[in-house]
Amino acid sequence: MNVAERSERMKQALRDAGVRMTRQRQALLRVLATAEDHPNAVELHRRVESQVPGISLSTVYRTLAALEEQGVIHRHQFEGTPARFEHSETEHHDHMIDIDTGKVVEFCSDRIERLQAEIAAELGYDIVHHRMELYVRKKKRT
Amino acid sequence: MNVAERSERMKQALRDAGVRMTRQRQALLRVLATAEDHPNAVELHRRVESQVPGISLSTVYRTLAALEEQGVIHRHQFEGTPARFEHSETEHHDHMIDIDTGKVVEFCSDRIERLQAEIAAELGYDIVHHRMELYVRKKKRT
DNA sequence: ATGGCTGCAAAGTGTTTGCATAGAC
DNA sequence: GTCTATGCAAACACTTTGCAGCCAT
Repeated sequence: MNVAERSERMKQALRDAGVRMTRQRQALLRVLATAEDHPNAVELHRRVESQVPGISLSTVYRTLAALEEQGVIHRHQFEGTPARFEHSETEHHDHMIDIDTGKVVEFCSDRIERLQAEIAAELGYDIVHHRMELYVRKKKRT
Repeated sequence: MNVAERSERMKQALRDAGVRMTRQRQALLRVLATAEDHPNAVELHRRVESQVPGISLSTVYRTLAALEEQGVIHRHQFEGTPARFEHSETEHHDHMIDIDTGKVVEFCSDRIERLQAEIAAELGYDIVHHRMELYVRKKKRT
């Protein structure tokens, strides 16, 4: 899980797509490659600002849109919160959100994915993408 | 699936909760009870206006919030669209959204639900609610 | 050099809220 | 009569956009 490598791969993917490599973008890529959580645009802006003082929030938004378009990052729209982002070098997974703490846990189930595909197929559809979120609460031990 | 009955039951649930029954609310309840689709606030406002001319959009929003709080309706936040609503007398189900047409298909899988509960339980969580959306496209026959 | 990228401010979209009045109980 | 619900307009949170100058290529 080498962060520098990951950042480099993301950069390369963009260059290949003919996207210009500005200071702002390099910094945002680095922040995204490093992030272990699921930060939103404002939080990303905050983190990038230490590397590129004065970078504007619109640039962050614009760059995020571009990165999403290139498939380099994923955008998640959880309930009642601004959009959150994560680099897409992670394996595909879904999210469990602790409604008390806001903590996000990743998980993946091949069996569920298979069932989803089956259900769609039965109705004559192909799944382009899906979204599955479990809003959960710590089991109370009684 | 009697619409009048459904509307009546929703009304009763509200009265029991001590919510005042205004013309506006009765009309909105009627529209919601009748709706076969998943209308958003603006569309609901449009439909209610024929019964209560001059009703304001804020009233629709406020009433929807109240109805949701009472558990009488559900709010769905699909990707890139305003929130959509449906009365909660339907059985629990999830949604498949045709990304080309916007059409919403309902479906339900006990097996998936069971797997979800298992996964959450393994990590020490109870599911409070979940959200599963399949963004699909008609299979092309080649 | 040129055309995409940036910062700024302004606009946009969907939704919520403060206030004075109207109307359900 | 009381107190909640309404309509209006203004505020809100998040995100996008128009524009003039900047900078990667």
